[in-house]
Amino acid sequence: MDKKDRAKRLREQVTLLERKLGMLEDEIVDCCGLTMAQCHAVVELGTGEPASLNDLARSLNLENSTVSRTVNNLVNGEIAVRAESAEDRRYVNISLTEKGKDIFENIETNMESFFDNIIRRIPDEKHDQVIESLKVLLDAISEEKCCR
Amino acid sequence: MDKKDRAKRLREQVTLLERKLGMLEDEIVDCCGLTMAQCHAVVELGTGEPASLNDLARSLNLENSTVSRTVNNLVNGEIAVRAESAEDRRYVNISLTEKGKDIFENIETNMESFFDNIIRRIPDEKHDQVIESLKVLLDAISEEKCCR
DNA sequence: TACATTAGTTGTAATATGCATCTGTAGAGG
DNA sequence: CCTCTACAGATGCATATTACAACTAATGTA
Repeated sequence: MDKKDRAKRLREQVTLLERKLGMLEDEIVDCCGLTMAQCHAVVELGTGEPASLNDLARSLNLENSTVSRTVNNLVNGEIAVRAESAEDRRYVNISLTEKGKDIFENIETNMESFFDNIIRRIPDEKHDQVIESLKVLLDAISEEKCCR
Repeated sequence: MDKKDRAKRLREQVTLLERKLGMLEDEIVDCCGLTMAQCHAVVELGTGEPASLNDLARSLNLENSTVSRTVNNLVNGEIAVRAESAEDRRYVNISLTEKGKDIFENIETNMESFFDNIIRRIPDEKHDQVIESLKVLLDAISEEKCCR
């Protein structure tokens, strides 16, 4: 098998994985009652320190206007709160409410058990190989642009 | 390292890969002038036989109303055409125009060279391992739901 | 022939998103 | 101290994506 064939098979697998991950996102949206953007924001807020709007926009890779509205929705749903920063009143500190933290914990628990189950479905002797391969693939992809 | 740790590391890698693939999609949208839905539709139409609307909806995992409008856009852009089926006039055969085929070929060329480059960045002796690992992962994920 | 089924389209509405613009705050130079 | 600039965030506006429901047209069936 030459490199062309390998590239082709790699592409097939990545495409399939992409599709599957997309379907999982749809599932998440259906079952956890948040849109995907909101879900990402909650995970971001739950994992890190209270974030500014621009921080959040950067980590979500979205416009701050978009994120501002996403945060509006979270605030309306009593999932997050905005607080004016004491040091610099231009900044807003966004953090999760108790309800938001519960949702975050719930998402985390779900994701953990999801990946626990996946690991359980992979033969023990392949665990390291799979994890390392993903890392190798990521390193290779990271440096590449798909459109020159 | 126990299974919990492995699951965690697997999750990290998959999350990173997901994010990277998302960024690639944004790149594609920016550079090829089609929305992602349109791009998927073009690839689907380019790869297979002329498809009916429902075929296309099924393979794109979208509502047929959504796909109908996506096809409208492709038709307006002279990328695809609708043709009434001769056997059963309820059906529409959707196919690519010459322009659409050119776009398809261009996407294919881009994707091929993208994956060729990735393979080139991965050490030769890891090629089989990476491809097989993706397959193993996919098999494991396929049977799993993320929300019980 | 009348009724049910199927393929596709269109009306409506929710959501997401970006660009441009606006407001308020902070910092820098004179 | 005042003014000008830069920055954080919010909002107006325009558009795109998508789903659900209702509709039209064609086909199959009892």
